[in-house]
Amino acid sequence: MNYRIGQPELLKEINLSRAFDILKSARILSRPVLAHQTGLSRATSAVLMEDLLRAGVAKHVGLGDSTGGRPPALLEFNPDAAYALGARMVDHRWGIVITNLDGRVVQRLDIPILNHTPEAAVAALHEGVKTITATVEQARILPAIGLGTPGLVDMEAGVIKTAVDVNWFEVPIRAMVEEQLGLRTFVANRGKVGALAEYWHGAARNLRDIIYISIGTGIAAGIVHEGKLFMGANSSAGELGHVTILPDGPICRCGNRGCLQQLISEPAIADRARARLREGGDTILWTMVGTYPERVTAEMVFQAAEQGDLLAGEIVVEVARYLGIAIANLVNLFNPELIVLGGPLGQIGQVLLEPLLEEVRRRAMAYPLSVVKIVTSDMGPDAGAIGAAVLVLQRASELIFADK
Amino acid sequence: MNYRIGQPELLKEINLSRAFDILKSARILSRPVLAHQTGLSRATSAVLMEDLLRAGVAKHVGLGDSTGGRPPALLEFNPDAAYALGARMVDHRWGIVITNLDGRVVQRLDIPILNHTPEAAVAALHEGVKTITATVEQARILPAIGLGTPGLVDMEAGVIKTAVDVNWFEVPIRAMVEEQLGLRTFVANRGKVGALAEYWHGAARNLRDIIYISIGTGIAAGIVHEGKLFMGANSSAGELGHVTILPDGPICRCGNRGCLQQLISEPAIADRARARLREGGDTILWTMVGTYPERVTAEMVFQAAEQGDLLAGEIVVEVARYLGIAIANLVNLFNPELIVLGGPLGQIGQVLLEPLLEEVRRRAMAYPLSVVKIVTSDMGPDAGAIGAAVLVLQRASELIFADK
DNA sequence: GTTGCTTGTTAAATTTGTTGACAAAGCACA
DNA sequence: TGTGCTTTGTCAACAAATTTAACAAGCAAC
Repeated sequence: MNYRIGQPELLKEINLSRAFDILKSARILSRPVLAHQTGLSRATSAVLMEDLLRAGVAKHVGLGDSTGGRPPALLEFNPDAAYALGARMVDHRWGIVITNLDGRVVQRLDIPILNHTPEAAVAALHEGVKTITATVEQARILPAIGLGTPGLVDMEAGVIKTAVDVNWFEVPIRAMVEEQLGLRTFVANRGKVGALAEYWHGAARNLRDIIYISIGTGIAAGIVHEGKLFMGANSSAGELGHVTILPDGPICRCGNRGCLQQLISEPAIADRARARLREGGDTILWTMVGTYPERVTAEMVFQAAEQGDLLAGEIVVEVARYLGIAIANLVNLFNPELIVLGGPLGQIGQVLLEPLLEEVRRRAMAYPLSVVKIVTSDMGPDAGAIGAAVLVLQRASELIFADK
Repeated sequence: MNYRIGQPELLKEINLSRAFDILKSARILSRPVLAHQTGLSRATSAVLMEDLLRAGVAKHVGLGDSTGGRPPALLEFNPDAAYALGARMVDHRWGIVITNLDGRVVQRLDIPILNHTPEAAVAALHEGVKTITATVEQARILPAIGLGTPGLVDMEAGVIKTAVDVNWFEVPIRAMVEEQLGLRTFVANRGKVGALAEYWHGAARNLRDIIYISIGTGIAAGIVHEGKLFMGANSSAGELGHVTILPDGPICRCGNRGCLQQLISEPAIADRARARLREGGDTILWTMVGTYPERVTAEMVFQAAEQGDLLAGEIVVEVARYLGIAIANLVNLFNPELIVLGGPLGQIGQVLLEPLLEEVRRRAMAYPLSVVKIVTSDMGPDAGAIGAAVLVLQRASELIFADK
């Protein structure tokens, strides 16, 4: 290993990374165009392109039209030059994907975690990664993995500080995974990887300031600001679930009152429906739960509301109202270009959107409101794992050109 | 003029800028320490230090202690090596300051603007700058000026989009000032320069993620993220005054209900005190207003509370409670290192701080709460103009080493 | 005083990128 | 078809910034 800090060497790395990004977004490029876009000379552009060609990231695809002189050789971006690994943990399972450089899923795998310990989770991940990587050309896989985990994560240290739903505290997940799998490991919590997935190739593609809200058993926001994850001082920015909506509302595990999570998470919605059922409400939810109100789920409530059920509709409107307050606050504070609703409820919650938008329009300030769009995610169930893979894709050029 | 892009040349500029920042924050430094902090070799560190010495930014101040070998030469940061110009427009006046590299005010000037046109404002600024720069050594003044202006500003373009209180729209202020004064010009919203002032040399010095909250007739937050102003998609991030605290609270001009501004701004506090007085409350506020409850001000309420007045104390606790909710939400969402309370009430509100902290501790999540400090501003009335000067100071090294 | 260690400085080597020259490859027009 | 013009691709010489290695300077400890 060479310990030279090597500032001139850094330049090459920076320029290669820029060339990579430019090629990736342009898709097809000539050497002179690359020179123009990077601001470098033709000679250097040619050198950079040679590295891109050697790595397989660029491929010759013939000649372009002449503009009165020698026609330029055209180079095309090859998104399948390398693959990225991403894994997302949810409900004691790992969803693992291999994506190409565009974030398109090449291979997927879902495996259970045998018990609730971090060790079992890492062992399962190890097994899963071995299985999934056996299905594709090994050499293409970048030697790194991105993880989307529950709880609060210190991304710098790669440590899960607290994950209440699995009862983990101070788990040095990066060290564990790096040791067992021998892969550079990047960790982020679920809200943040969701935001990355949207930013990379979902609804927020090509935008620079977006907020992704994941609504499920918990509620988390991932904030992308100027193209980068907004981390905060210790990686815990975006804890939307514990924002106070009702100062005197129901008490929350976190000690606060009236947290958003206590009002509109899946369990909270189910609880509310359950209470209404026990009061003997007249609703088609009965046809879904039989005579057992305790079987009601948030998903059922949304389905019933979509079918025009009044009682379920009332609950959905109430949810929309609370979520609308939270989103209006986000609009006023962060002034984003786009807010994406994702997670289990975000995707089935179409019936939620109309009353939600109404509430946001009522509460947010006109000027920031004028630039923001609010949409539901159109990414499938792989979104989380893809977002985790994006943690690797963000460093793709670095990893591709690291050793040579 | 030389048009070479010169990548290797850029390295020197980057390293000089880093060396400058390191010296500025360390205050006293040896060459080996600089080498260690930059990650560069001792040889390069010496070269950089030579440039710093030549520019007058560093000065020899003797030798350090030997650690078993030759004692290192110590170099001290000289904050008076260069001066920055900042101007803030308020109430048809310019407050202009010259600061040193630490943002300490060297000279101040306050001049009126003759009429309400942008042209008159620029002319007055021109006059003021000529006057104030005549009082100090001309060569030290960096050829640039920072402006804090009213309204919404497009910082990239240097254009004031809309400034309702002076009735300006689409004013290309940067172009106007650059043409007339021949100084590079940086423009920012008046509300956000306060955050910059704190970030640069107030309570938030050396921190990277801070939020400045100005509490006065209105309430605004300025957010500094990774050392840069958080602008948002159209420069309106940080509208804390219109965040919803009480979903069913009093109606606000903006159309929303329960905005923070309706609960704890100066007029809101005065209103609340007035109502209590009219109810015939027993309070020493009567000694301040005589028999005229309408004369009560927020400042009086705080003074009375500080003197132990129960009624005023109740109002302050209520204010603390609402503000605490807002701040706890900021902590959960932005995960800052520091929150500074400024503006008229921020500075006299010491009595507010204790119940405020209590409320924040009750409501914010433990992990982000563990890194955040909440303090009151200790900057004086020049804060706005200093913040404007910071727009220049942020580019100080670039300006100092530009031509040579 | 000698030995050992750290600091300061210098020269040679290394890396990266630019410049300028020139061949290659096409277009345009006679 | 041939000539002039333009753009592209490449190579050698040069420039900028940094590192490495070597050595002198300066102090501590024995």
